[in-house]
Amino acid sequence: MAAPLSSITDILFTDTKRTRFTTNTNTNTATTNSNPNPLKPKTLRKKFPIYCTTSKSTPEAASTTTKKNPSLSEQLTPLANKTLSTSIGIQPNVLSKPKSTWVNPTKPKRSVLSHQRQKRAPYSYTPQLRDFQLFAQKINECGNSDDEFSDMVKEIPHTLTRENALLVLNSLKPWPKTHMFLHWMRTQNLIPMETIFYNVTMKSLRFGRQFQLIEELAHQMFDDGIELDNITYSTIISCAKKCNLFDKAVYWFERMYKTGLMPDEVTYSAILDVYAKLGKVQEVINLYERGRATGWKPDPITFSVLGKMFGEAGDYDGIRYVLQEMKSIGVQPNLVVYNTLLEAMGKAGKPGFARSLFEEMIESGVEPNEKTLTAVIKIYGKARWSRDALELWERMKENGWPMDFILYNTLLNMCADVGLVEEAETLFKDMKQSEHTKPDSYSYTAMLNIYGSEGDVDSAMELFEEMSRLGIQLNVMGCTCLIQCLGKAMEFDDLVRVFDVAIERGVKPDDRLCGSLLSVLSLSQGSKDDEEKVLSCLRKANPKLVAFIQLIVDEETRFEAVKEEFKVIMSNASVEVRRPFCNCLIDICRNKDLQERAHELLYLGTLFGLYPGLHNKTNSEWCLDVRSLSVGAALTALEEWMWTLTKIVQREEALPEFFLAQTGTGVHKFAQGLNISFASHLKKLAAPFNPSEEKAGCFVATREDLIYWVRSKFSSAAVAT
DNA sequence: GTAGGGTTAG
Repeated sequence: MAAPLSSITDILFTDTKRTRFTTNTNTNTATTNSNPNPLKPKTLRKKFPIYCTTSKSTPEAASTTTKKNPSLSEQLTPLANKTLSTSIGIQPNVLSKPKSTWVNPTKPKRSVLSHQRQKRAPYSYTPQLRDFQLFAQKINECGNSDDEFSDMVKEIPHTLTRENALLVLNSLKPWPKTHMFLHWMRTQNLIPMETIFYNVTMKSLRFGRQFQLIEELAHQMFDDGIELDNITYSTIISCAKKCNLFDKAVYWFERMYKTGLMPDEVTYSAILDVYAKLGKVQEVINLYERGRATGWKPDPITFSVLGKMFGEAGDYDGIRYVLQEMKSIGVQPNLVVYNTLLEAMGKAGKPGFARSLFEEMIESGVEPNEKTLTAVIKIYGKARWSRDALELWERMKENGWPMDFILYNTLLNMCADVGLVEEAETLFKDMKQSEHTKPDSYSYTAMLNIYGSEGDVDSAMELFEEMSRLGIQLNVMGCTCLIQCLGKAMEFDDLVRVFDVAIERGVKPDDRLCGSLLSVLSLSQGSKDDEEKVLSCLRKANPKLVAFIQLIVDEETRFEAVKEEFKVIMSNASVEVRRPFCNCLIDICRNKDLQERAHELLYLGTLFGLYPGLHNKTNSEWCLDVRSLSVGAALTALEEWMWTLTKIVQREEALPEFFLAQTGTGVHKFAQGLNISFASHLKKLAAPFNPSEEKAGCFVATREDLIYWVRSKFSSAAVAT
């Protein structure tokens, strides 16, 4: 055996002269809205200055810059100072681009992986094949107790040889049998124990996710002096990975180095995947580039690992880097690589590039499978690219490309995303008539989503009854869609019935369902009776939220109290519902003519970072972007803006040339109307904004318009008094 | 599942 190497960490630390990369692996600041830990403003005026600050930072953003302990990634960073990236200028965005690369030509870099895969010793089948197959089958069928096994194993048909031992181990399916047989072989001492026996057994144990037993076997091998090879280690590592024991995977990888065994590319890519799944992007890049620098030509599986990792990180540059690396090394992507990269493009939010990649894949002669099509359909749906989605669907049918259950449901979801009702109905019918792809709870949910968004209460309720009849579980999302639909249709009795049935059947209300009830509440204008019906549901789902509503609709409640409770409510709500919650609460207040409270809530929402980018300023243009606001919130924001602009005009402060209010046009077929309400409110305020001729969903005003409007408003006010 | 590594929904 070779002289023991130092650990991989030690190896990676050698010869470091300069840091090539910076570690800022986590540029994703999704935490902006989480854990509101608000500032305590020194003074609170009755008017809340939402637009007066140009700072983009939110209180939370300021408070979440805690320093983490140095990660392994930070420790490993220096190793990558002199690698031979073959890419032409594309680097994953986790990397900074170094200006120079230091290379010491006299000191070749120590290899981190063997370029030769471990050779497999061929073994021939036993002449007593049939007898041993029957023997293994009998063991497979007997009980799992030691006694039963002992009885069965006595019936071994011939002398145990290496070949027939392997045959039996390979034929034993349930892991306890493989495990017992190996143990039996070891204690009987009929033939010398070999690595391959352990490897085969470990593989069986991996199927059963028996990491602990695998580890015991590995220790036994050490004790008995049986060599652990690359196959042993890669099996141990992949089992640890399968059991989510990533620290164990890393431990065994390091242990391999310490015993002097060099990983081959199978083990190496297995450990790359471990680091990737741990989100340790920098380590993966370091290990990859270190391997490349020593002449390794990675195979498609490695690129699939890298592609998946960059997809999870939403790192588009990383994905391009993978494609570029493959191209320059001359590795042709296979089906799995394409599928992984397509999925990654979707996660990185690049539908256009996903489409090009998909076409490139077809052109290169790689036939798409179900996973490919699922990925692409999903991307088109999320992007609301109905034309592309429909075209692809046609091609799928024309070419007879494979369909499976997941693809069916993905198609249904896509229909919901882009608003294709009839197409969804056809698909749903197809599924019902099929043998193997019968609609399940999620297929029904997709249909409920479609009917719900369309406001087709009758069809939605018909589905609801059908689900009850067929015993298909209503899940929380289906329930949310139904509630939304019934609420919009003002069918409050059915709404309560559906809610109660759902709870009875075990649906656990989540924040989205509460948000849905909240939005229904904001719609139940006028009728105290209806309002109480919705509140009764909401009280069961989130009593604190109901208490908060009662607090804010009481005009006597002081702002400070609202602020404190607002903080509690939003902290307890999941990030994705915080803005919708705030939107609904504003709507509820406006419906009750509590305009001042609505303005307070908008202020609090802004303070807590729920409306980033609501107001954008450049030198030439100020823009109010209300696309993520509800109608009530958008109108409140508009009033607030006009008030602020009025002040600025009166103070004769600097103003840009143009003003822009952006409502969007409601790309989603089911979500339109904000621009219409907004336009009518502009009219009501007699504000000088007009629909933009160039850009739909935008209202524009010039500085002159605005100044004129302010002056005339105040001169007429003066006349009136 | 040929002793080892990579890809699908909500």
